[in-house]
Amino acid sequence: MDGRSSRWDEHRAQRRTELVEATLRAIRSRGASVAIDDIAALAGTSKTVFYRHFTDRAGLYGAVAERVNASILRDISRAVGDVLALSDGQTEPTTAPRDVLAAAVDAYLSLVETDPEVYRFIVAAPLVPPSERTETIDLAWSVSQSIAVQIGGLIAVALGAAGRSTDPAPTWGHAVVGMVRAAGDDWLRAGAAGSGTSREMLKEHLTELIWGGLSAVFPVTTDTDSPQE
Amino acid sequence: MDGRSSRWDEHRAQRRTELVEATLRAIRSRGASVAIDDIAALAGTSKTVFYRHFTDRAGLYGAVAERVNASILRDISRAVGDVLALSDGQTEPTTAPRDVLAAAVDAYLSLVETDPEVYRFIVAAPLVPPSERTETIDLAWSVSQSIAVQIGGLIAVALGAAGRSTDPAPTWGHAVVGMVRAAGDDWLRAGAAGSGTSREMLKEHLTELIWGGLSAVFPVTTDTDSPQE
DNA sequence: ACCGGGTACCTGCTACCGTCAGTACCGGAT
DNA sequence: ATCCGGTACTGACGGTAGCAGGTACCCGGT
Repeated sequence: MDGRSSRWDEHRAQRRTELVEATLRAIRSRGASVAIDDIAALAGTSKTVFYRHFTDRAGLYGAVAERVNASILRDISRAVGDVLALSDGQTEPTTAPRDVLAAAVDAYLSLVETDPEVYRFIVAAPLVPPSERTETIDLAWSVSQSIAVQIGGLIAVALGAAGRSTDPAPTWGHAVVGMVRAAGDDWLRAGAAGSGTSREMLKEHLTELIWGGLSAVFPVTTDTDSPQE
Repeated sequence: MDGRSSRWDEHRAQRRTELVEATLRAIRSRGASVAIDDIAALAGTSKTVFYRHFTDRAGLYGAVAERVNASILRDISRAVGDVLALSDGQTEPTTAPRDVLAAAVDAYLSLVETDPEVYRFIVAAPLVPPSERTETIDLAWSVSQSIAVQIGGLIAVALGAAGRSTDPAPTWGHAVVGMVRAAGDDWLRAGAAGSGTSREMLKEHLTELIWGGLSAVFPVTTDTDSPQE
């Protein structure tokens, strides 16, 4: 390797994160549909700089997603850690997984509440024309994606421990985050905290559903029921 | 109303549905990110016509969503009807709600499988800048949205019948379709049928999760929980 | 050893292209 | 007189070209 090129590596990485950070600020102040020109202007530079660091808008999206991704995963694992520490050696060890779930859900909702525009940006994955759809690279993208994989991993472990097939694990991972995401999206659309539903309540409802499923709702008692009205 | 303008009403409605239909064809053949020019060209007309019938791209999106929406709701209720008819006076009436759920999930997945580009189009809601975000009108949009409301209604009924609070119903409605949607999205991304996961299997996994929740997975020592499988 | 030119990469800028959403306007039908 | 439909435009935005600097590294001549 030539020293003339490796010299820039550190600077490059630093600048890249600066630009991502500036993009986040721009998204916050101008909304999720900011133009790159605007982002650059707010970053005090020009569009070309961005295109030098990220191949295109999708690339920038990917970088931002990665950043938010890391941040939210950190939040989640911290929340989970807190819960575990709290319930450590406590009265009711069986509730721990449920509380962990609740903490994770809450951490996700926290992003929606405190940074709605960034959330919107992240959630609106760019729509690529079929001609340039590549089989690769898109794995790292998308916050939901990577959280889902993590959760899927946890579920696989639990399923294995319970002596059951781990087949459904990946699907369930996606399903669980999709659940929270959909509820979060609607919450955001309705105005989040200003909509009459508190984050606390939402967390509670979601946890209950994910944990217990719908079976608890439908009375298993008689043959007279049919949910159609 | 003037007869000279009401005269066109019928023609207008008909043309509108024609245009929506043509849009669907265009989406199928050119992908979810078709330009309106292309849609018009494939429809054998020009862009102006579209803008006379739909205020803007979002309006067209809305109309298409409405159309797909109706279609999928019809599919779902037909599937549900089939299941109910089948289990009518059958041995195990208590499983009906679960089967109904499975049928609904399958109907949704069917759209993903048979019409992936249309699905992509529908699912990629346009990203509106904050300045022109209106508190109104967006309710009818988005297939997920309206399915969620339906499901939420059903859940509310069930909750009421079980003597429980109906507060979580709307959230659960969104959560349930979000679940299916997320799993469906990932399935689509992975290549749907060609990904090693069959629609049948996906349906089974999802139904199981929605119905039973995660509690069954984690080994529990207290006795208040439903048995696993 | 050191000095200077070439090199490899950065930065900022202006100007441009292509695409595409959305509009103005005109001509034609009834 | 009023709606239809088409052509031709505007404007915004993603993305590129190409220029003029600037700075650290490489290397060969002295």
